[in-house]
Amino acid sequence: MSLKPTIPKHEHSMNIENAQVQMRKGILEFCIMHIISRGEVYASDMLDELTSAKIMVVEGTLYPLLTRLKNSGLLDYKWVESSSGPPRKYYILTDMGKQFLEELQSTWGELSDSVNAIVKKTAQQSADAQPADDSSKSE
Amino acid sequence: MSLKPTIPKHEHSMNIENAQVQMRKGILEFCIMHIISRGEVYASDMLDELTSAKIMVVEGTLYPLLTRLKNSGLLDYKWVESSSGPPRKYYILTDMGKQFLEELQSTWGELSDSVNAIVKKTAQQSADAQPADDSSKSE
DNA sequence: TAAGGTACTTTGTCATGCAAGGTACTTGGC
DNA sequence: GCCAAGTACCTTGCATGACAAAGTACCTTA
Repeated sequence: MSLKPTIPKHEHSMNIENAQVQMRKGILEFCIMHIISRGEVYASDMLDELTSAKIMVVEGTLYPLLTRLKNSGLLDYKWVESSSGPPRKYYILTDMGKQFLEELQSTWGELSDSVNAIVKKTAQQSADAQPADDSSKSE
Repeated sequence: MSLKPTIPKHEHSMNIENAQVQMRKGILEFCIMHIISRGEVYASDMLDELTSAKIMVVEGTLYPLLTRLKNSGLLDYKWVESSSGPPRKYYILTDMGKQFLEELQSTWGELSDSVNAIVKKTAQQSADAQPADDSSKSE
């Protein structure tokens, strides 16, 4: 028992990276369904688009998510031969998926509004607390 | 082996509620730190504000989150006697917490922009695909 | 047939949201 | 004093899901 001196130890503390990861969670699903809604794409296409939109995502996250969406009947796919490698799964939204996307769209809009309202309220209160500051008038 | 007929079975399927919950994750932390940044508040204050901002959160989520933030040195608190019940923990941001909040603010801004860019691109492509539609011109 | 590239899959670990139940302090009725 | 009700904070246990890393499979080129 005197061996095993260095137990890895879970810190459970918060660092900025961790928090940024958290913030991205759940948004992914919405973005992916959006991309698929534009037409048939396969996973690497999605990775490219998300990466260029600065939304980080890796294979280990994307593939299981696509599988979950497929199993829930929101996506469908077909195999397509590739001229340069193994066949690809091209995804499309099902009718259910389209409806689901619309609901996610509303959720995103509302969430975004709610968060911005909180941010705005903070800014407003800062302005109140420091009237010497040259900020625009509160309403 | 013929017994144990009804294994509870984890569906792991996606429904809209589940997705909405996912979307809210990670945003919470940002909102909570924002609220605390406005001045000393205790947990019930936060619950009220978040609820009225339509951001659902419950005690079982909030208290552990506050504890994690405290343990990470981002928050501090002091006990204050209440005239109508048990004492309350009033939270404030530490200097580290203030810096952290600024970084979260950037992350939120960028994430929000990225998502909106994806949404916009979809809208634009729909307009292209259906020129008969009376949408505004694409750029 | 071996090497390298592309694409999809699986396993294991960890973080965390949350329901439910618990602790503790205060006030008011009896 | 004792008990019920209200308020506030805390803990346990389960389910979910992000992701690193390792695995499988197909295709091309040499």
